[in-house]
Amino acid sequence: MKSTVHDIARTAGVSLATVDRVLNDRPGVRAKTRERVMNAMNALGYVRDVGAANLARGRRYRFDFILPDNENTFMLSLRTELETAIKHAMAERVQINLVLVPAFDEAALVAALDACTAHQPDGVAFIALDTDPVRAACQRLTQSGVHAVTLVSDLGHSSRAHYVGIDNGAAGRTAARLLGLFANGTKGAIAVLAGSLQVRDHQERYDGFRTAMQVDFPGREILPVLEGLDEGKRVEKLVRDLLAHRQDIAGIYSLGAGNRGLVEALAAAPAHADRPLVVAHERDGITAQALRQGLIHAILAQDAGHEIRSAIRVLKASADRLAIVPGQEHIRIEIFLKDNLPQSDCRNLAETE
Amino acid sequence: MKSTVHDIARTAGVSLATVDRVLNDRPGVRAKTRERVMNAMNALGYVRDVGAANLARGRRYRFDFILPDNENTFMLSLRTELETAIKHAMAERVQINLVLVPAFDEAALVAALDACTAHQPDGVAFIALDTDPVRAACQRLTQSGVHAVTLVSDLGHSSRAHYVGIDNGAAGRTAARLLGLFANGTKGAIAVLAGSLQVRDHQERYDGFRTAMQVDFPGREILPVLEGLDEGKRVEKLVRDLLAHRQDIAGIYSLGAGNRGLVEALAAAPAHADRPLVVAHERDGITAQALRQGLIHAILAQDAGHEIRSAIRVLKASADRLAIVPGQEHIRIEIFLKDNLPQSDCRNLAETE
DNA sequence: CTGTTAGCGCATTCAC
DNA sequence: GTGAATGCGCTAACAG
Repeated sequence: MKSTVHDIARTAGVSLATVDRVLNDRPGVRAKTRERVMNAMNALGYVRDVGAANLARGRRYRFDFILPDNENTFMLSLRTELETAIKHAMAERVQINLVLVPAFDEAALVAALDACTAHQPDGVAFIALDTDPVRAACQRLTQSGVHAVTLVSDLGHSSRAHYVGIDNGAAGRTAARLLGLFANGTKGAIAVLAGSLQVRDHQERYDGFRTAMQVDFPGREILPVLEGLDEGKRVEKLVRDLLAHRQDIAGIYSLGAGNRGLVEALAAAPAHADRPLVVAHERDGITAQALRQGLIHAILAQDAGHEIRSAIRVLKASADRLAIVPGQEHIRIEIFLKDNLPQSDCRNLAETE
Repeated sequence: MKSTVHDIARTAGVSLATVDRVLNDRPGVRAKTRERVMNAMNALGYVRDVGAANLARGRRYRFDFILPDNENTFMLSLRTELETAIKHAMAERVQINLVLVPAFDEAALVAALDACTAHQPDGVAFIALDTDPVRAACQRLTQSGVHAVTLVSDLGHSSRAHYVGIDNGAAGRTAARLLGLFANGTKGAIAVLAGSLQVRDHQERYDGFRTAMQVDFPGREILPVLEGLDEGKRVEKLVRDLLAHRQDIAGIYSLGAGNRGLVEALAAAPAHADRPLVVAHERDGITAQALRQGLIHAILAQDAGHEIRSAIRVLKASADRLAIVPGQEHIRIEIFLKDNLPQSDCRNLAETE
């Protein structure tokens, strides 16, 4: 039950060093000897003490996290969760370096990745822009021996070891079903609001949404996408215009940020009219309150804390060449209705977009 | 950044032993000296290496998990996840003992808790039956110095340190809103299917459901609860009878187990009729497939793996008198539609109830 | 190829 | 009150 390397060495009739060699399969052990040690190991049901091993090894994990300097609530909460994680991580011998880059700036992201390649940490987590230069930079990084994971937005056909984030296509399809079912019995059209279809997450959500809508709720008109560039002001104008020009909007799917504008436009709409059914992304002070007030009817979200912690665990596992627990690292699409909103999110009231 | 007890001892001009005394606030240090050490500590930004500490201390966590010997999929997956966790936990010096007790057997649960009190592990996790004898047994356990957490079903007004599970009231309310919105535009009645209202989770879900339904969708008729005792056969008969006698069932909320029966009854119903909208609890092979086929329209679920891992983390934190990360330990109510069902759940096809 | 030895960072006897 | 010494389970130089 509680056997140590000493026990193995003794029952196998070898020395500690030899046990260590087979344990970390290093060269320099005769096949015969190796086998003897192996037998002793599972005879005693040995499980190595990782803590002691890391202590002796003096191992220190160094990870770089590249995040955009965006000021929207989601990115902010990602940064907040990272700060928290950094503190906890220190006690577990992992050191995390936060690198901020301008948002949506391909050159900056490539430069940051190349800087990591030079810096040679044990691992890197980054929010990808899905372009070839980024793919190439990622390739350089991993080929130099650094483990890389993508966060929130993936990099297709790349050398990243893992993607930490939700399935955006599924999110779009889920939104379609929610809206389709909620709008059951109504006749109006559905409007879609995105930041920009140039961004991969948004594109994937939109594709999923449109496809599912067409398949499962045929006959429901989907209006052309409105691109609000994730800016509250712009989004507000778009929605105001929309609601002013068309009286028959049955539902709205807001798949990007800038929900402040959406909510304000909805609130300004005449109360006696049938309000459109609204599904939006990301839970923050604004969307949560709108959900409570009935301006929004469902929120799809991803848990920033979970994503950060998962990224660290995955990076650590990669560094140690250990397997991960798939169930633990699956990032769920969270669905919030008025009723399952955590009571405790009055804290997040300091939001921007 | 990487200061050790030695550094502190040196800069404070004391010995290791003294540093250790203030670190674990033990007696035998003059206030003056203690202060000097404290100053040195935060001057150097010291963070103690928990791994090394545990190694030196030879600390071993021993936890007991008391689970019912139920054969339904949820309990089974809870056990499976526990087995997995046990393996991983061993490497981190925690030893977990699984204790199976007959389901819904108050005397057995009390006996198991008392056995734990005698056995004196570091912590105990158990699925509570919400009764006074259980409360008293829990009291005895915690008063003997063992940390206790409830799992899945809570014990009201008790001495447990933490509840690891979903908010069942919120789950019920969420189901109400889903069904209410989905059934928008229809006129029929809503049927509710429970295992037994004697069980606390079920009672809470039902209360939440009924209240939310009455408030948010007034005028919608809710039929009296049908109690299927979580047995597939019984549930099937209840639903068959229901659908045969009433043509106007707009929705069904199945808040307990035995969903196999529900699904079979639904599948047997004439396809040309308007199918009722169905919300059920717990994701398993049966409910997932029914969701795909459109017999069920939403599943509310709790993640057994998350619950097990959370329980272990919380128990460990209690044993070390450490704080937990609230966000990490919040068990979410998961909502699955056809579209966000993990592709990978064909594995769970071996289900019973 | 294999064994000896000296720590990693900390907790814990024991002397002083 | 305080300090010096020993060892937890493991790894990593070194010797042989």
